[in-house]
This record gives sequence, structure tokens and C-alpha cells, in this order.
Amino acid sequence: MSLFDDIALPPTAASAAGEALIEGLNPPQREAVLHHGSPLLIVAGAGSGKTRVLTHRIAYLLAERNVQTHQVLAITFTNKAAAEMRERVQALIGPRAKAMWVSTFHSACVRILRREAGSVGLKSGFSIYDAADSQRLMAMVVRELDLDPKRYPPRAFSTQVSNLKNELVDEETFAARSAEGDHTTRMLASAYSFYQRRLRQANALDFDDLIMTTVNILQAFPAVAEHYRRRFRHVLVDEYQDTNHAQYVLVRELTRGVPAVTTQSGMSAAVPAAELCVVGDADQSIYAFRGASIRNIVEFEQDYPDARTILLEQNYRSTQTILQAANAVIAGNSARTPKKLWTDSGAGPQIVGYVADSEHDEAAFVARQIGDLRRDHGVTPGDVAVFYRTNAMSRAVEEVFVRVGLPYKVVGGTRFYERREVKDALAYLRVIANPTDTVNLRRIINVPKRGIGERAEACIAQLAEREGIGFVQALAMPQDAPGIAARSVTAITAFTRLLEDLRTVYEGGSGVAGLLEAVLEQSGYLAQLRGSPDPQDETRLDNLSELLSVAREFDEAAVADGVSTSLDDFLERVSLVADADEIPDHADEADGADQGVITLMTLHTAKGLEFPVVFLVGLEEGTFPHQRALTGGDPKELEEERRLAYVGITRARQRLHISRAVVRAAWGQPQYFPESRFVAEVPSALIDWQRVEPSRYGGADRSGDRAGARSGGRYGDREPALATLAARPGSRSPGNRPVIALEPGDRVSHDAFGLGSVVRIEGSGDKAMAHVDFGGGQVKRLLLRYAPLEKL
DNA sequence: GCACGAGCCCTTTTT
DNA sequence: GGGCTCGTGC
Repeated sequence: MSLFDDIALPPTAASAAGEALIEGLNPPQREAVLHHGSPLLIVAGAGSGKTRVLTHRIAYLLAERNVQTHQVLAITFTNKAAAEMRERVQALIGPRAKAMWVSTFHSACVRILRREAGSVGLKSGFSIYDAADSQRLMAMVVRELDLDPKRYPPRAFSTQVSNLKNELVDEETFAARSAEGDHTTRMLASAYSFYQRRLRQANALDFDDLIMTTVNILQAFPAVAEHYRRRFRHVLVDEYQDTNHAQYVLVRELTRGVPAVTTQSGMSAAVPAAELCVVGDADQSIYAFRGASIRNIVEFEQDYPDARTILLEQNYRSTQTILQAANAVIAGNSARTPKKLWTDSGAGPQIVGYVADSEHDEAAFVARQIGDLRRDHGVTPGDVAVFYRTNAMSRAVEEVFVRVGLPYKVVGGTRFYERREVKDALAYLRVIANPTDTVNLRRIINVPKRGIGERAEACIAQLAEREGIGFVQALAMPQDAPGIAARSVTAITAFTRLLEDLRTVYEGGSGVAGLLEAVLEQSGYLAQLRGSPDPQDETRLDNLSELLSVAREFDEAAVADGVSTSLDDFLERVSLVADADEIPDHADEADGADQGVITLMTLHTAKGLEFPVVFLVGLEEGTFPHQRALTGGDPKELEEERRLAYVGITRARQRLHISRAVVRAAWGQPQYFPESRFVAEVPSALIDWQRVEPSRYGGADRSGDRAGARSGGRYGDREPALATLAARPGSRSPGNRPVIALEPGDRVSHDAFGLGSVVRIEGSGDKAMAHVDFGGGQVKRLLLRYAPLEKL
């Protein structure tokens, strides 16, 4: 029985071949594939086959609507998703899909910028700075501006600059706008413009620049814009709910039509606006923190008045139980267009719940449960995923998995390309590709140690400033640097010589791998690691050898495709891939020996994926929803947390497990956490609790226990981990208390001062402070994080 | 110039 | 439990 039974005539394709391309799709899905002309918004619930629809639509355009491959631009959220989409289209219509542009926004912009960089004075071999590089550069700028990094943290500046760029606010506009602002705003403005200047000098672009600069070029150079508007007749965007303003404008610019114009060389034909098709789910918008704007999807129909909207609500992924839980949680968000996912698959097993004493106990539960599922239901490790709110939480799970011998892979976290040794090696390559890349140059100038210290570096920087030349040029004439030691001059000469030699190696046709080998060998990097007593350096060597094989693969692929290998291409690739692009393919490995590995990742990384068995750990107030969303004072943040919960729940196909730890170590110290509100929102009939919070009363009354957890651990002595903590009531080590919510007028009790009443509260979060009147004219100011206070 | 240790922030989430 | 900065001693 389906909702569509009363729809008389499902859409049909024009031809038999076309009919084959929409076979097996339900009526709204077919309609989305076949839709013609006006902009199209596909509002798709979780697991409703949106990527499938997009894939089939592209195939249909190419096979049935006479669209050329080069006329299609498809934007996905990750490179991995792009690769999959290209493969699927190929499977449907053959190899000509290969030439189609399917990529992330960032990769697409790099391709455009490579061609058009000259128009904004960039050399085409520009470096791409990731978030860490940007922060490093911002730190240099803050130092240069003589600002106190404590008052003006480069991190915060970096984020704010990123936000401005996502809003397409350039540094001049911002400087003009903030001239009247407060001191911090003006400092931010100068940091922004200095930062941009330094980026340009380094011939580098940061992640946000990739989009913003592309938009700027399209808007400033009509001929360039026209080129792409004529070219792309179909623009398709997946995960539209996670696009930011700059990306929105980029899409608008690309899809605009071209009017007919008469020029000296004749008449150019008009081109109508490109067909735009976007897919998204407002309930899965989880990237507002980096500028994603839900308005892009909610107001699509206002932005494009002739737009058509198609709703996909049937879920093909999860059981009814899982969907009910997801629907219940997301319903807690106000101001959303109600959308009810439904499925005609069965109820499936109940959600399994577990309340652990500690994060170790919780991890042990996960491991036990996986063992049971393996034994009783033939579940393989590759079927299982564990999701958590923050990267740091993977550690507890990993420890247990290592101990019991479960195979796993952590996706994200300290990413491969963010490891120190990998970044160092890549910095050498970047400097060789782009000699003006100061950030990377200064990164490796003394790595491994070669006697060019801070002092020498400062002398060179001073020389550069005095002569009005770049840092690189100054480095070529160290003897002219004011006050430099003779020893340093020798060291610097040897260093520049090294770089020249390496450049020669590459120009001699070494390929990227050959160059990388030369870098590691000749710089002494390998020698240093090999000779190190630090066991960590062992894994560093492994990582470098892994990087070397990535380079080899790249060279080989270039040879196979008959393309001339380019260092720029290699660097671009490693700059833009996330570890999310290396998620193991679990589904198709189930034949015998290779049973895949358990996937560990954050909820954010989980977007767009699905697993038969999912564990959601750390469902605690303060962990998930995250403390910052609770104390930030912005209800929007809490809504985003809820959407994140919705995303997490809907990743599961068959079995969902939710768990929490009553006590979790934060900053090395144990801290109490009450149950997450998201758990309470799931109808209790859906959950099979295997263990609930232990209480001193021995009962399973969860509401009573919650109060206990909040006010400071009255726990039974059956549970060892808790007994230890409970043994010293009121004197728990400082800094690890939950910050209790207090209001003026509340009655409180203090271990030492006795009874009192709250006069006022100042600050929030970790810095929340209460003024408490304990009588006798004694008003104490107490930091809630430290004070042994209990609300009465 | 560099190695080492103490003290300091930290932690959301990522293309 | 970690990564970074600063001070100290060589």
C-alpha cells in the first residue's frame, strides 16, 4: 500500500530507452528526473533516494535530451560523492559521462580559477591554504600588527574573516564599514586586509577565497562570465541546504542567461538561463557554523519565481522504528515545514539503549554488542558505524576496540594531510611549485633543524621590509640582512641551494614521487626521523611512505591517462580532499575474508552515508547537544544540534543503538552529564533499555537519577567507577563540575558556607559566577564551575 | 641556536 | 591528554 496509489498517471518518458532510465522510480522521483525547463527544487527527506534521482536526471539529460557532456555541471558535497555520482552515471549511459564536471564547489572553482587567475593577477600555480594554513598566516599577521594574541586570538580572526568571505564582504568594504566600529572591529578590519595582502604576496588562496574570487571574477569580467554561461546549460547542486551565500551567488551567476549582443565582429546569439536543479533537506542543514544558509533552500521559490518544487518523502533506507524516532526528534524544531518521512518496510528491531558509567564502559558496551550481532545476526564489521559529536570522543572507543581486537577505521579527526610530517613534506612541494609561498617557506626553513633560527629569520624579514621585496627574494641575499650572523648566512645559502637542487630534480622529469623522495632524502628529513628515539617517529615514517605511494599512484595515473603530470595538480588534489573521501566501501566487501572494518566518525562526517548498524554514543546534555549550543544563548544553535541528531538517527538502516555515559572525562577530569534531551524525545516504546542509570535506591526511575546526576553524584556502591567518585562528596577535584543553572532568588547550599540565596549571576558557561548571600552580610562571589554548590 | 620542561590554552562540527 | 609558547641551561 503506497501513498501514490491514488495517482492515476505516473509520469512517463518519451522513449523506450528513456523509460528504462526511470524504471523502478516512484512517481515524484520520475517527475524530478523528467522535469523540463524551469528551475527545480527537490525537497528530499533522509533516505529518499535523492542522489539516485540526481544521478538518473543527469543520465536522462545526456541520453535522452540531447545535452552534451560538457554542458553539465554537477556539484556534490564531497569528492567521494562526486566520484560515485560519475561512476553511477557511467553505469547508466556509458563512458561519455567521464568528461562531465562533477565536483565540489571548491574543485569547480579551482578549475575556473586555473583558467582565469590571470585576470586578478594570480599566477596559475597558486597555493591553496587550508584552515590550519590560514590560521598560521593569521598568526603571522597578528604578530606583524603588534597585537596581543591573547586579546585577539588568530583563531577567532580567522573564523571571522572566513565568515566575511562567505558573505562576499571584501576587505575594503569591511574596512570602510567598520571605521566607526569599536576597537576590536577595527583591528579585525586591519587584520583582514593585511591577511589578504599576505595571501596575494604568497600567490595563495584560502578555501573561502576559492569561491569568493571566482564570484568576483564572474562579476567583474562579463566576457569570462559569458563563457561559462554559454557552456553550462545544466547546473545541479546536491545538499543545497548546506550552501552558503557565496556559493548561492556563484550558482546564480553561472546560471544567468546571455542576451544577444551586436559587436564589431557580428551578432552573438542569446542564450537562455541554464536549467538549475537543486536537491536538499532543510532538516539536514548542519553547517550553519561555516556560513551555510538554510534560506537558500527555504526561499528557493522566491529566488526563482517560476521554480517547481517536488517533495520526496518516502524513505527507502530505514525501518519504521528508526524513522519514528527521527521524526519525533526533528519535530522538536519550530519554524520548519513539516515533512513526514514514511516507509513501507517493516518495524524492524527496537532501538537498543544503554546507560554507561563512563565512556570506557560505553565503548565496552559497543564492542560487546558488535560481538553479539556478529554471532547472532551475521553482522560484519563493515556494516557497523559509530558516530560521536566531537572528534576527541573517538579515543575511548578506539582503546576498547584495540584491546578486544575489533578492526576499525577513524574517518576525519587528525587527518592524514594535517599530520605534521605530511604537512612538512607538502610544504616543500608547495614551495617548489610556488616559490613565493611564504607561509610554507617559513614552515620548512628550519625543518629539519639546519641552524636558521628565529633570529636569522627575523633578519631576513627585516631585509625584505627595508628593500620592499618579498621574503623569498630577501632569502637569496642573506649577506645583506642587517645584523645577521655569518653562520646563519652560510645556513641560508645552503638552504636556498637545496631548494634549487630540488627544483632541478623535478624539472629533470622525476615526477611527483621522485621529487618527494628527493625532498625527504636531501633535506635530511628521513635521516632525522630514522635516527630518532621517539617511537612516534616510527609512525611518522609510515605516514611519509604512505604519502609517497599516493604520489606514485598519481604519477602512474597521469601516465595511464596520457596527461603530462603536474605538481600543481597533485597539490590541488591533496589540498581539496577530506578524509571523508576515504570512507571504506563496506557493502560490497562482504564476500568471505574481507569483512570490512567498523567506521568511526563524527556526526557531521556521517552526512550522506548509511549503515545497516549504527551506534550513537555520548547522548548527554553538554556532549550532544554540545555545551556551546546550550550556553551560547542562540536557540538556532540548539536547532542545528537537533538536526544533527536527526542526521545521525537516519543513517541507520536496520539497527540503531543509543548510549550515554553518566560520567565522562573532559580535559582529563571526570565530569557528570545528564541524559540528552534528544533521548527523552524518542517515544519510549521504541527503545529497549539494556541498562539504565543506577541509583542509590536501586530502582530504574530515570527521572530521579537525573536529578542525582546533576546535583553531584549520589550513587550506589554497586558501581565501582561511581563509588570512587561518590566517596568524596563535595570535594571533587576543581574545575570539573557541571555548571548548575541558577537564577537570582534561588536557594542554595554550600559545603562550607551553608545555606544562602542567590543575589545575581554574571557570565555564562564555564565563567558563570554567582553572588550568593549566606547571611550575616556575607555575600560571596563563587565560580559555579568550582564551587561546591547545590541548588535546593 | 636548540633541547627540555612548566604552564597555558584548549574542543565543536569541515569543504 | 595534547599542542603550543615561554623560560632556562647548555
